[in-house]
Amino acid sequence: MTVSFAEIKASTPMVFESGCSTRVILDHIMSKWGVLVLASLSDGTRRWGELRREVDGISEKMLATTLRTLVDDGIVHRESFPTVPPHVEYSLTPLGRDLMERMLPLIGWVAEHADTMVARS
Amino acid sequence: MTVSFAEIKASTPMVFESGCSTRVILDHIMSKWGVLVLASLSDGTRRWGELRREVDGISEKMLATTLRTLVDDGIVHRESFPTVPPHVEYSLTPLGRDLMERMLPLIGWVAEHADTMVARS
DNA sequence: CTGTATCCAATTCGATACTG
DNA sequence: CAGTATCGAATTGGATACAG
Repeated sequence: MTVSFAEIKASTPMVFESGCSTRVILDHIMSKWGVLVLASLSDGTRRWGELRREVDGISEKMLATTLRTLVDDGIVHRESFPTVPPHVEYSLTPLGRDLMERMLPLIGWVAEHADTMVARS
Repeated sequence: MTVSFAEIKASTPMVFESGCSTRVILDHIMSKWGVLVLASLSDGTRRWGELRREVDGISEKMLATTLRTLVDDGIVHRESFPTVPPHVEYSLTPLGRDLMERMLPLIGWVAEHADTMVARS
């Protein structure tokens, strides 16, 4: 049973309106770096430096911005340990794990088909 | 059965590399306007003007760019009828329908939870 | 109706340097 | 180690005008 977009719009009519909450959250989690950070975290807790290395090509600025946004949205949990040197861990919240259950099949599909699709152009 | 990101990476090791095909396609379909255009098309064939109205806030330039990209990727089919005035129809290809089967649950989830999430910040 | 072309504004982004 | 601050480059994006 697949839900149609028409049904989604019917239940939440504002979904398509510019600036609505759905659009805002969509932008956060579907952003260039948001997807990749979330994907990495879906495999388990990560430290700042691990994310920096694992998400190939991300700058410190973008990692910081992306993480702060996702933490504010309640998707990512940030836990800092008052040690010297500092130790900070990032992980998915229950909400974030729920989200990634829907996102991973999509990422998997893209990983499977991307080569064929790019070859076309 | 949910696939883990680790498994996805294992089967397609380049998934996380900057500039790889997966990243390119991910950027196309997860882009600000790409998601919305695809969502609209998932409900059926649309003409240029219909998309322009239905995707609230999109400019002609961005609609043109987004559509061309998705057509090139083989996700969207473009059919133009040689009439005066011109008549052009856009629809999902089989590949596109396959993709949207994975994307719609995600969009639905976001539509459901977005209000709570934004309220937090 | 379905676009394209151009120009300009806004935003994103990366590199670098620096701090607790 | 885990960030922040700043700056300039690059990209995106919108408005407008116009063409087939």
